[in-house]
Amino acid sequence: MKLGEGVEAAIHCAATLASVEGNSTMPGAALAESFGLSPSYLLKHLNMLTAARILESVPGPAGGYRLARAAERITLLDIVLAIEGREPAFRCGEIRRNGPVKIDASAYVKPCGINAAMLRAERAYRAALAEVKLSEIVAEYAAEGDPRSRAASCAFVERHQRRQKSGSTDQT
Amino acid sequence: MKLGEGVEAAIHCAATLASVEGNSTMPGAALAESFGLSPSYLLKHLNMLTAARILESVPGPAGGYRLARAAERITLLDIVLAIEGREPAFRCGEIRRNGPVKIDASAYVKPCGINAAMLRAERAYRAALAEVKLSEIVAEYAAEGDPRSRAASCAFVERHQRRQKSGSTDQT
DNA sequence: TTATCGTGGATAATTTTTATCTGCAATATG
DNA sequence: CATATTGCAGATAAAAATTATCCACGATAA
Repeated sequence: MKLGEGVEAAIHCAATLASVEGNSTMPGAALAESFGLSPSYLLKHLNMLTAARILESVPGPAGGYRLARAAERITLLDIVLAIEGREPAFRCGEIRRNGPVKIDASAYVKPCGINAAMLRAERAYRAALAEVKLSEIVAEYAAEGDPRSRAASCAFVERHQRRQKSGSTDQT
Repeated sequence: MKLGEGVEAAIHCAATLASVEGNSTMPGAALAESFGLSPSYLLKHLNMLTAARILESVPGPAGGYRLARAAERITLLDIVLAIEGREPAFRCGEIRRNGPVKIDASAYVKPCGINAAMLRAERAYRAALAEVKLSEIVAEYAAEGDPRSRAASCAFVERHQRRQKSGSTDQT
């Protein structure tokens, strides 16, 4: 069981974007630089966040990304599912059926108990992630993060955020 | 997030081995045939289960695998960890540090909140798996599985299990 | 008009997973 | 004791997923 690197990047980017003011945006290149990631690859992940309506993108100079809704309404689960996909980690291949003795398919209509147990565990995992709001992550960092690191983050945001002439102010 | 195919195979094999009598064993080749899996690859997984002390192996003709302890004392978590490894799915790469602005390492002594939240979710996942005993999986199948499928499984076990002359009867 | 930015597709490099094969040690059986 | 059967370890290879790069395109602020 393994989560792709993209998840960590996506969460950090979302957390950073939670700190930009109003409807300002931040370019993907700046986010990539901020974390020392390859820009072209990070854009793929940012695209997935956009497709999942977690981020909004604005083209053009002064364009970039911003949160599509308030950080209180974004959970870690939203982000993880957007990057890793919604399929469960355990996929029942129904290997019971692959034996030498062929049995009618009607014998396998009930879902196998193993599958059920694995999916239950995964629901617990997702439930735990769904309880963590992006705003909490940011708040915790603001409260307990090292001052030097925090100052650097703030400066970075200040330097790269771009105010919008007119944008959707739908911080619903 | 993805679990390897080996997990499903391993659980099914363990469940099958839970049905062999006493200290009898069943060869890996038979287990592979029973699920239509490649024998040489399945052996890798069975080896991991053996290394994790979930299975015991007996060499020689009449040899094979058996549970290393009672099915009541084996959980799905035991098996998943044996196959997938004990490392958490989320690994914090500390990408905060990789930005253009270098900050002293002492600024990052506190574990990042994102990491903490992800690990908490994974603990919930593992806790859920730890609650499911192999014996429950087997019992549920015996109680609710399709009779035809069950009969085939029983016949298969009966045909391939091999009684041991003398073996550890440590079904602790 | 120009420079900046996101988008999408094609492509490639890298790593992980899955799979196979071979020689070796252990051990019931006769 | 010889033989056949089994598990084990290591090398190797095939396949798939992940990670990464590049380029042509449309949008837009200045």
